[in-house]
Amino acid sequence: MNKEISKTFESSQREVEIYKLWEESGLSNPDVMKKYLEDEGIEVQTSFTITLPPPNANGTPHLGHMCGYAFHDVIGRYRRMTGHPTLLLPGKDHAGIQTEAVFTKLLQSQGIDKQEIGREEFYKRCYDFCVMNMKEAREYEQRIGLSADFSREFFTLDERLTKVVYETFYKMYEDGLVYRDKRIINQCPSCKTALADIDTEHEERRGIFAYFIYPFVNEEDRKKAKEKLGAEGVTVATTRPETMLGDTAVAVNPNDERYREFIGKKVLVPFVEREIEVIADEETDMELGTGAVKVTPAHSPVDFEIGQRHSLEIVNVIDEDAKMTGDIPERFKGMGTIDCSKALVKELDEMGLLVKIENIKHEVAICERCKTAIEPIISNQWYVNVESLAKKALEALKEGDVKVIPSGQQKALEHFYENIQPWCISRQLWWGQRIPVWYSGGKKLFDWLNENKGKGVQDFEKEFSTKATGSGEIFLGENMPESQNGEVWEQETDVFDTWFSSGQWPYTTLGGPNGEDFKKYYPTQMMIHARDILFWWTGRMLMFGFYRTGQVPYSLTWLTGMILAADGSKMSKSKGNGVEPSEVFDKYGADALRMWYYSDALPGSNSPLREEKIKGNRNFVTKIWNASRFILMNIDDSEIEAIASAKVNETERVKATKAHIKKVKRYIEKYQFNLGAEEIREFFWHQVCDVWIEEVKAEIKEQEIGSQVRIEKLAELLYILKENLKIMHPFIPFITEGVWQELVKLGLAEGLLMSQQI
RNA sequence: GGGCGAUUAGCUCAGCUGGCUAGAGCGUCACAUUGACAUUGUGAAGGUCACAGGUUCAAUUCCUGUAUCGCCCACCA
Repeated sequence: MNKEISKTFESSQREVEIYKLWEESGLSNPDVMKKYLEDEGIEVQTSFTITLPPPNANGTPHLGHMCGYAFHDVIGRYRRMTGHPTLLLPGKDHAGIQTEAVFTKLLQSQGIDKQEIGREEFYKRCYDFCVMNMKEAREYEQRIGLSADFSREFFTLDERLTKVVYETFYKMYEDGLVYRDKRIINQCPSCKTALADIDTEHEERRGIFAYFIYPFVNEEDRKKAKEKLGAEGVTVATTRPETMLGDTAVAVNPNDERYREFIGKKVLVPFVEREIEVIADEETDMELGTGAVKVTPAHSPVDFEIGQRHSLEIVNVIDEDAKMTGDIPERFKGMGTIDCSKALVKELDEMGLLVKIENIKHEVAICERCKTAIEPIISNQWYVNVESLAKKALEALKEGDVKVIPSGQQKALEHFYENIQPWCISRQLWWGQRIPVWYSGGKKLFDWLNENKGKGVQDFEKEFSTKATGSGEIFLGENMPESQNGEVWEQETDVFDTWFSSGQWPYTTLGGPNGEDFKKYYPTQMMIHARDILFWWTGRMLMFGFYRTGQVPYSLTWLTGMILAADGSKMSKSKGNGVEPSEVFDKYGADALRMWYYSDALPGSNSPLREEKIKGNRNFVTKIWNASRFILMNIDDSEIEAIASAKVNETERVKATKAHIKKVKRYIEKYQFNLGAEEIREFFWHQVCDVWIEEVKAEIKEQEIGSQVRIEKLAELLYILKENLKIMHPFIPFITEGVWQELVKLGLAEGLLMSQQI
């Protein structure tokens, strides 16, 4: 009987078909879901929203993405099945610097130089490239079963979204939070852009520690130094000799007996023949090196601070490409920093000023994206003063308005807010949202006036002996303002840091603070994302959320860890130890992968991929299929009607089932998916299958078809099966919906399991 | 240098606000079964819950310290 039920659940094929059913129902759209609930006479609960973390549109999703979606989906499906119109809002991120790097490389491999095709063409092609990737990403998202509302999908470069981001920028400018400043920044010589501190990493690399002498200018001082210090000058030690060309002071600790009498005296920087002063600074470490440190405000963040404290001159000697520049001897100009360092050391040695060179290992700041060593340089950039915003976010954390799971990470976030620095938001890239600013008379004029407070356009004209072409004011807007009296407006070429737009994700995707969706679905309920972007993302979203909407964008951040290779190492393309999600889908199916995530990928901790475990979960999926099939096979066609309409008694088995469901619901509500997953597996497999089905098998063995006992027992078993399918559905939606649809075919169930209520 | 977390079976890990012969999956071993089950079932072996103190009637669970590992932050020339 019922021969039409296939012997196995062909996951790779059936999962796609089942997803189509969900898609056609439109129930992932909360408006549709709300109407469904109303039509069914089910009490409508408050809406539930998660704006899903947008994956980078520059590549294909990996297992880590799938893991995140599995968690989003279990929550989303559960909410939907408990009366909440649920919105899982998907999107894709343009990922500025990273995508620009990836796409530039791709062009290069095709023999195309990005400078040749120009900014506009580059942007257009990169956009197409992203659109292509987005399509593929969407397919993966559907493959894992993500019940997101794709009719609301957003790309971070969508005009509707950009509009809201620009509004934020204008508002911040008016409120005095955004400003242009000349300070030391992290320049990535490879990506050729400024980076925020948070976009850098630190790595131990081999380097040198060179000791050399800055002779005193004054004859008397030289004599004294020879006596006291053993040389005719101050010996300084540095890991970066090339920066000496930009030195404007030598700092010593005021308590350092060795140098006390030399404070205020002048020494001579060789090559550039600059006389610089020995200054006293508390921060100078007497133990390190010689206790005297050369100060290069233009090329070291520490020295920049010292420079600020002592009003030192800033002398730029390294440019954006990490080449030597400025007022230095011709022979060094254009040299790379390392070559220049070697050349200088050699000449210092010849001059008798080199004391020694030590080989050391030290921490170097590197670009988070391309791992190139950072070059600290002075430059004009746009900044956001985030201090007041951070304070609000910190308060919200302390008050418990926002929680982070696992809680240890919450402390890390608090620490981040407590020590937050101005955020550099401009990037010298093409791929991103162009900063909507116009400079009357050019950017150079504006920056010059900004740097030289109190001076006017005439002073600028005098300084550069040119005629200014505008007032030096700026205009904020997307379109060029009208020119008057021949003034020239120069458009800002920089783009926003990616996080400036993704930080606003929870409300930009809902149409901004005035959008229709915003009214219905903001604030959202939670945010699930990878732990490693906690500061970048949740850190920013909380601040922006308060700023634009006056409230938290969501009340819970739930962090996922990383999926590692089986041996515990990081999966990476270069190592070739990566596993493609499609491989897993084809081999074991999405449900098996999901079950593995719930069991193994605990919040905040990394999990090595264990294929045997996924296989074990695939067996569980097969078990569900077969148990269901067995139950259905035992029902004779002539009994269907009676069983479908039979009243199920409150038996021990039914009671236990209800208690089980309650338990699992509690686990889901507490976000303990590992316990929930274990519970459904344990209960269905070892209680329903191993015990109850066996019992019923015996109970109906000798009974005639159509008999009261059979109807009663089979109806009870069917009830238990259906209840189990419902509670398992948020975890493993495909197999459960697949079985449900078999029931529907036989007239034993109705509708989609997806919209059933538990 | 500062902060956070981890240390439980061969492996990967659960164990929420203290009380059980300390659990799961995978692996190992024995037996059973061709059954609804690209298998499944029954059972077994395997842990002084890192170490040392403390609180308690009771500690894997709370506190303190030690060791080892990991992560994050930090300007150490």
